Amino acid sequence: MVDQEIPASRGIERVKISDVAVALSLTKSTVSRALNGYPDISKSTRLKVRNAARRMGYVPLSHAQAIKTGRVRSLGIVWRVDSHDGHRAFLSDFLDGVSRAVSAEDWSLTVSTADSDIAERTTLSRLLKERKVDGFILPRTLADDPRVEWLRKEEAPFILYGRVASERNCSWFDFRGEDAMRKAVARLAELGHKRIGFVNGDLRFNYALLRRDGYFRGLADAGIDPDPDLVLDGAMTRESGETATRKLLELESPPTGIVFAQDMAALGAYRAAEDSGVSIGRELSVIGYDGVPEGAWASPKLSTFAVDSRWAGQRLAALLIDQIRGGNPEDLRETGEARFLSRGSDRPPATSGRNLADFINL
Amino acid sequence: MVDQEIPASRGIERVKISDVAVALSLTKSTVSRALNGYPDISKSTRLKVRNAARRMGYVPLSHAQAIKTGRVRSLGIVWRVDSHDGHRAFLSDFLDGVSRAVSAEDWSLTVSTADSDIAERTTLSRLLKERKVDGFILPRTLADDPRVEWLRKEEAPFILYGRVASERNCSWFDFRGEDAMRKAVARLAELGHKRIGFVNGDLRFNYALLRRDGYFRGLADAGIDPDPDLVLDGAMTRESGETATRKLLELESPPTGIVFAQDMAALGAYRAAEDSGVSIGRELSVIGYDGVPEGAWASPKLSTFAVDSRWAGQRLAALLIDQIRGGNPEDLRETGEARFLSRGSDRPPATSGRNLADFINL
DNA sequence: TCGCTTGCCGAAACCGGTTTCGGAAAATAT
DNA sequence: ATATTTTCCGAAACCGGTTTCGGCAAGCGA
Repeated sequence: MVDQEIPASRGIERVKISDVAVALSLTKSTVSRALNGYPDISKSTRLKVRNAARRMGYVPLSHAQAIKTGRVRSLGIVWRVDSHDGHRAFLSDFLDGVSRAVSAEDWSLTVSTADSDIAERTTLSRLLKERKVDGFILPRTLADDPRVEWLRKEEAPFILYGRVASERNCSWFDFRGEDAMRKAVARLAELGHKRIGFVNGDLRFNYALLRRDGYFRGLADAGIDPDPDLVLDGAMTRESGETATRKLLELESPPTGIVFAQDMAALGAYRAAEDSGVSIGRELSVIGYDGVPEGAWASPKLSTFAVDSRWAGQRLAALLIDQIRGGNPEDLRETGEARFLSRGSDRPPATSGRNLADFINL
Repeated sequence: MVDQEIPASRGIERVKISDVAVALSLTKSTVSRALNGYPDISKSTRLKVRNAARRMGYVPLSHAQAIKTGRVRSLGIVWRVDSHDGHRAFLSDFLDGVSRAVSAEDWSLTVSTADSDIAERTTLSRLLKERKVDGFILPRTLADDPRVEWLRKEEAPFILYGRVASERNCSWFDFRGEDAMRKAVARLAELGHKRIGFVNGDLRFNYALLRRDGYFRGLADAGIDPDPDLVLDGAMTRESGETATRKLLELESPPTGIVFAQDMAALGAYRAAEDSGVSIGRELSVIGYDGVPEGAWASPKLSTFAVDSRWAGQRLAALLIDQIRGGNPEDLRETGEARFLSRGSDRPPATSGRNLADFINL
């Protein structure tokens, strides 16, 4: 009486495939094949089934499908939170891009974080073993990335955000940062700079190697001899960018312009410059890379090569889904171009003898 | 010959529960119950099974479990990307917190983005219908949040990041922003400020209502009569914070201190102040809320009430998992305290007649 | 010693889909 | 008209787990 069993009514009962089947006097196998577009179902019944399914609000349980198909229709990302590089600022846009592409195919996105290599490996392994995902998007590609070999061994589909040396059997999307660096140098050279410094990120990352090449090619294009004193690396934060800039400014013959592989480091230059009494734009030109929003709030605004993280996420997800569906990994590679935003931090050098009119026109 | 069928060897065959069973000369039902801690399995066989499972590297497929249990061991978050409030900066930390709590229980996290109310609703619905998740974490709680009623109707577990008016049957985690605002006012009053402004966020969000209350309580505590001219709302970005500050500074009797409900708005004040020729700290005190990293790079550094987003994510996930496991939603509520970071932007008013020594000691 | 729990495990059903296989009816060829 | 193919769908197995049910053996009390 009192303990009367409530029929666990979980609200309105979910409509399952057999409900659709009986409503149409068909078997569930027919309904399944109709919904999945099998060719051995007549056009008329296919339409009937699809209409009925929509009317009745039938949506297959993804895990019930997965048990037979082996696919959960889900991509995985393990996001590194141990290094505070500028990429954190783009997480929102990046995930938005991935989410869009993934939703468009009725897939989903599983996100996890890791603060070390082993934590990342553990998480990748767990997601794979439990089969929570069908494949991975790998951010922060290293020059020689151990994840690549491991995932190959596990036969798990993956795609890199960034390129990698060992190209075999790999998909990727990347922005051509090397082109941007080359253009940045060209830009400064064009403005009249002769001593152009370069503050790079951590050389373990492949993009740092690429961007360094771009810098040197830019110098070569402009006919400027490279000076090793003007090249530093390992600066991915404001703090380290500030330190690097300070070092460059303390040289006997300091650069009049600096190209930064990352905006956050470039923003660190602002404080270093302020402390040294040199004004950004006027006495020291700065060009960054990334397009972080804070750049627009520095004064002068930071000139930079902006990257479209949303687009990156979108392409990575789309390419990975293609791969999981059977596409050849090596055909699934794309690159994109960073867009130059000329704002206030790149100008002719103070010593160039140009006059005010030049500033305005540039 | 040529077309010889490759046995689709997907590498090393996955070890499944039946493999463990035959290895131990048991049935898979026994293995299953042993692994899941059923009481009708003897301690000795439970240990034997668990050891064998670990040795053999057996990990159950989550979707195979889900088909019978109805649980996929996954939480969902739909992240709004249409409003550029300061919360974007915390996404990385927030997700890290959620991910940690979720991984600790061997669950996972499904993330999606939405740029409108209907997109959000559509996504929630899809994730729920396909049963990609067992419950939702809802960020950005509105004062009267339609998601609450809808999810109740769908009988889907959820937890709010933020509190809500209609409390019935709801779990939440939130920081007590109202306490912070109250303390911020107290702090400025203590420093000698008499005219203290308040720049709030969008009043559709519940936190804005709470923080407004906190502001007024702070004034009451200090015995200061509230002046409606000093209270503005709708400022969640640098731009709008700048505009709001400009308005306040243009008053006949402008405030000497302003409390901001969000750091990003407070940072906008810096530019407004610069343009108006007043110096932050010296002539205009500013206290923010959130603890965005950029605050440490403003000059003077922004004094603010910092929120631990990682902790929020961690608690939200843990509480939601408890709820899904049968916990009573109304017992699963927690709040946290924002931590005051006294940096450079709050000082005695220039007109207060205090001397330099005061500045140093404060 | 007998009857009755209790502890412990096997057998089998079940979850909600997908996929294979085979066969009846219809269409086409002979 | 018969043989043969094609079209289309039903029956049933299957995916890899979980859970219910029942029964054997050991333990217990009388």
